[in-house]
Amino acid sequence: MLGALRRCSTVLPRSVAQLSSATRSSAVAKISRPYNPALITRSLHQTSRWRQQNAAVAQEEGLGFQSEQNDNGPITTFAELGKRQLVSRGVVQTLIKDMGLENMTEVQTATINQALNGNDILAQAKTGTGKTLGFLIPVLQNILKQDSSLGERSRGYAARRGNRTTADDIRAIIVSPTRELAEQIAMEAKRLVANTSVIVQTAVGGTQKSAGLRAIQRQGCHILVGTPGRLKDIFSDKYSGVQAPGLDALPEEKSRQTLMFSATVPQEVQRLVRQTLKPGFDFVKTVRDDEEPTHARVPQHLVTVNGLENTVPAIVELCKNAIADASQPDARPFKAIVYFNSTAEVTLASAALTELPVDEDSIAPPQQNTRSRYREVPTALSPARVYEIHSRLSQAQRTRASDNFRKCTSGILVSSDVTARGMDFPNVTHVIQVGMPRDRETYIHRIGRTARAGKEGQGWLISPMIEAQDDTSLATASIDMTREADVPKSAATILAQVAEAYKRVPMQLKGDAYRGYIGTYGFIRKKALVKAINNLSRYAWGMSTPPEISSALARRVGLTSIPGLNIDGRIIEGNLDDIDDRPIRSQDTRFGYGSGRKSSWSNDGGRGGSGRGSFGGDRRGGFGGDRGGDRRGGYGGDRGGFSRGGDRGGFGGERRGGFSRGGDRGFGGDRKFDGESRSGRW
DNA sequence: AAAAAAC
Repeated sequence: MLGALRRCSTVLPRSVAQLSSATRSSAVAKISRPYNPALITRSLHQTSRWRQQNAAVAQEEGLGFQSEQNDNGPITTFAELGKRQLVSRGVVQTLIKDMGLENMTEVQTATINQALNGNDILAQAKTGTGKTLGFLIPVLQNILKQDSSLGERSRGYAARRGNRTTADDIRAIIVSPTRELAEQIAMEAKRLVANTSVIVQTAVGGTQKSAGLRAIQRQGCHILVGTPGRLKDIFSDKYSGVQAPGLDALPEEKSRQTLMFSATVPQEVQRLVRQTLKPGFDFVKTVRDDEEPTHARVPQHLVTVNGLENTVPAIVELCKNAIADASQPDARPFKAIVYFNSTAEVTLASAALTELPVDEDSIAPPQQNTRSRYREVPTALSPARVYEIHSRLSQAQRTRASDNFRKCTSGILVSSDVTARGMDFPNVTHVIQVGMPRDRETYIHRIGRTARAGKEGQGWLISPMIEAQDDTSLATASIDMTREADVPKSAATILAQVAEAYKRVPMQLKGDAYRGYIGTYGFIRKKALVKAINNLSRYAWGMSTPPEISSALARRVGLTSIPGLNIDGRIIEGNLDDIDDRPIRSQDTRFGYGSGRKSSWSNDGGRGGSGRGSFGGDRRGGFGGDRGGDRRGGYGGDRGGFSRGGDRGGFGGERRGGFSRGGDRGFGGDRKFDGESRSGRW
């Protein structure tokens, strides 16, 4: 059951809104023509029925370029949507009065009218530009169109009983990749339907299924927002009483409208979308092919750390600097998300940051029973408080972390990729990514948690596996922690604080993180990996012997004879000194590295040695990896990304600025509604 | 083998 639904959601970066449209006429007229003087082309997908209903839209046919003042120009305000009777008055009032909105964003302008016409849409627009309302408004309006009695808010007993809808008449299903995003979308949907009788419900994992079903049965449901597993569970349960006729198993023969929205649409998703959306669907793309899909107003900084043991000190230094800056008059409070690639790293880092002693008593003994995620004890990062979120927490813990971070003025959310997509935490000033993100889409979505809705923000990438136009502002990043050395006092303080914090963190968490690294990098450059994580355990975590791994795990990842490993309590003999553990460099042009211009990476200085880099050797062709597909791989693929050498983008690209330090263009040019968007029929 | 996502 629900094969199509599951398949969609697995790959769908953001969300899918699906609307039953059984009443839609099959007679379809498609007209493609210029819409906006500056490049917008739109395809109209009108039914004759729709034209009868709305003369204004019908009139559009045959019209050429129009200015905004003209009734037939692009609709750029919510008031105009109401004036032209495209969206019901009550909903427009809600948007304007309750939600305080006036102007539509570019993606909203490009999608709402099309979706109201019944078109299937694939929409790509940058993060934080209002995609959610881009699909919620037409989904709601198309429901009201089918059933005008829902247009007003029902009152009294009958309304509370929800007798204007039932559990088996769900009109729209919205699929989200994470539970928190589903809740967020549902929240926005509930605000939008506040002055109608349309009922919004959620169906996500980690909650009591029976309670959710009861709510749907008692109050009814028109729009169901959920995550794949629970949606499938509910719809395949024939005793649930919950049904979405024409939708729930996404049967081939039923007519329905499908809307897909994301900030990124990789090739493989495009391929899949072609199978899922109706032929002739609209691809609304407000990001040009030759620009990066991140915001130009986000300066993006790269920090190469000397080893894994330098990452938490570098994070602490960065946060301390930013917290100090935030204490200036008129400065925004420091609010950051720190992304790690595994739950074990999230748990360990959040524990360490929570245990970070305040500057004055950095050598004070640990207080008893202080290790609580939400304690009030000041740390070196006060007033920012530390929150933790990932899938291995209970749903209650996840929800609490998410809500608390959303509400907080200053805070640090240590996170896995649960929050990478779609989450709208207000006023995030910094997105800090630790280690190379698994693919370029992940990088884009994570960084999109800041600089939303026109605000400013900055991005940081901290990894040992990078090199190029390094940001050198963090002293702790480049210190060789394996040797004695004189370091600046502030850096020394941080190293001492981090060491003390790690001392207070349970051994179990360090072992879990260590074993997690083995899983992550186990198939590449085994000796360099072991050297790197052994340095981490020794010089950051203060362990004289590395954490133990089981012989079963060692066998599974092919690491049975690497010197330095602690397998079942026995250290493998040998030494790793001749291992080259420098940051990776690859000449593999598939990933944009080098582009055949060896000089672009050969003169880094200071790191010594020669030959291939440590991580991302043989099989993966550089970090970013090409797991199973030659087009997806890595940074600096065909669209800029992290490429070096080429003239198109990524850091090091002379022409575009790339990862500039506060540069004007940075990594991706953002253009307001200046007509640079395109949409076309596919 | 690392995110996520149902019990």
